[in-house]
Amino acid sequence: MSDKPTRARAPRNTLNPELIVTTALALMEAQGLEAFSVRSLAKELGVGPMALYTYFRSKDELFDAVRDHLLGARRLSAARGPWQEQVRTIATGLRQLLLEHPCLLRILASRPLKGQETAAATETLVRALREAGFSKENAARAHTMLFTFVLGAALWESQMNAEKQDREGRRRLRATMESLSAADYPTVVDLADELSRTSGGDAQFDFGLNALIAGLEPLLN
Amino acid sequence: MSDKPTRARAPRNTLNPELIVTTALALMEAQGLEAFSVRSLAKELGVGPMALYTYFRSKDELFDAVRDHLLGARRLSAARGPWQEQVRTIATGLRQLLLEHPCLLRILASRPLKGQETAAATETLVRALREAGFSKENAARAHTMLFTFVLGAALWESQMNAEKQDREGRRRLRATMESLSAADYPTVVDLADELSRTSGGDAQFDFGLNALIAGLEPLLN
DNA sequence: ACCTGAACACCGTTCAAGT
DNA sequence: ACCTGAACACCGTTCAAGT
Repeated sequence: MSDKPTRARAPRNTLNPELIVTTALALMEAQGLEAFSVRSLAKELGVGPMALYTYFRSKDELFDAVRDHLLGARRLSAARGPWQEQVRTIATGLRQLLLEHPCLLRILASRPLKGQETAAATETLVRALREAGFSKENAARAHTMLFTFVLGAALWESQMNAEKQDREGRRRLRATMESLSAADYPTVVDLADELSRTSGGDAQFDFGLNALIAGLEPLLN
Repeated sequence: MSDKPTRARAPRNTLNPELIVTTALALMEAQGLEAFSVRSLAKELGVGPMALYTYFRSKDELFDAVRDHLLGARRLSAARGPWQEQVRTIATGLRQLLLEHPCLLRILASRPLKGQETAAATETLVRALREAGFSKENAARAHTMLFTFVLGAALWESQMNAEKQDREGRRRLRATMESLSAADYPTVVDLADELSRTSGGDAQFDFGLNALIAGLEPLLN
């Protein structure tokens, strides 16, 4: 008679940090970071919402754990070689990781990094720069510039791709371009196609990365 | 006798788009974008939450309006001059705007831009590049690279600055650096000071911007 | 046209309590 | 130690209704 939709009490040790993190990640990938909630995660795991607080003190701490999980899973450091190659390998790898996991991108874009999560990649990159002859200061600056460039490029690409996913978004983008007056913005109108193509893609990323690397080379003299 | 805390009915035309947008902006600046809510905005304006839906179809549309308001308020385009100067002026101006308005930064980092909001700045920049001799394709790519670089750099800087605001955040950052094993990450440990200084600041931004500009110059031959 | 309250279907998190 | 339900103080938005 008691067909009240009440869950059976979950047995002890149903949960553990890994299970929570991987399930959270799966939910985030499936429905987007904004749709993710502690309560939906608890439901997916078959426990009450408060069960999770034994393992994580807050939702933010859970985000950090998901981020560290993703950053730790992939080796971003590269084989030895000229510094330009090391830069290219690490930057490309990071971009790939971020595009494969939009939720990681959004977490990085909303919370600070403490540093140890990416220490291996930083070590490879910064060592390559130092061995190539960059000063301590320039090596550190180049490293951070690289990172912020990849972050911004991937963030923009991911956002614009999402907008282009549905036909309504594509319509909005096209409508905006067509609404621009050729009298006020002649060059923008002339470059409409080219500008729209630069909102993402490997070619755009490589263009930026190459310019950045080329711009660092003079610092070696 | 009816001292129930009930608001007087707001007179007609208490609201208008500008008032809503500027009040929303003030709230976002005061308490942060994440703390901002439609309900808190309504309370601040002395109306019921639903009154706002006469002017904006959703919270997202309100975000877009705040973004457009901020982008429209500042002239980002520059006086004529060599393309390197134009690039520098526009990039620096955009960074400044983003750092002054962290909520604008967060909106840009979470929603796509349609384009007309920044058309004036884009026009100036892209025209300068075309007149300097860049191809259509390269001018467009350079423009977007610049934009994504500024976005990433400002986003990171703003986030790390926030973390450094409270002593707890500073402690976390320091603790992480000190926890890194010098055996595993010798170069990172050696560059700890330099790396920590690159998390923001004018010098770091100029370093990146200069490298970027220098990296574009070879494309003119 | 412009503003209203009530209601719906959610949130994250605190607290005291069960096992 | 690990999981629970109830409760608190919120959300954004729909709906039908007032003026």
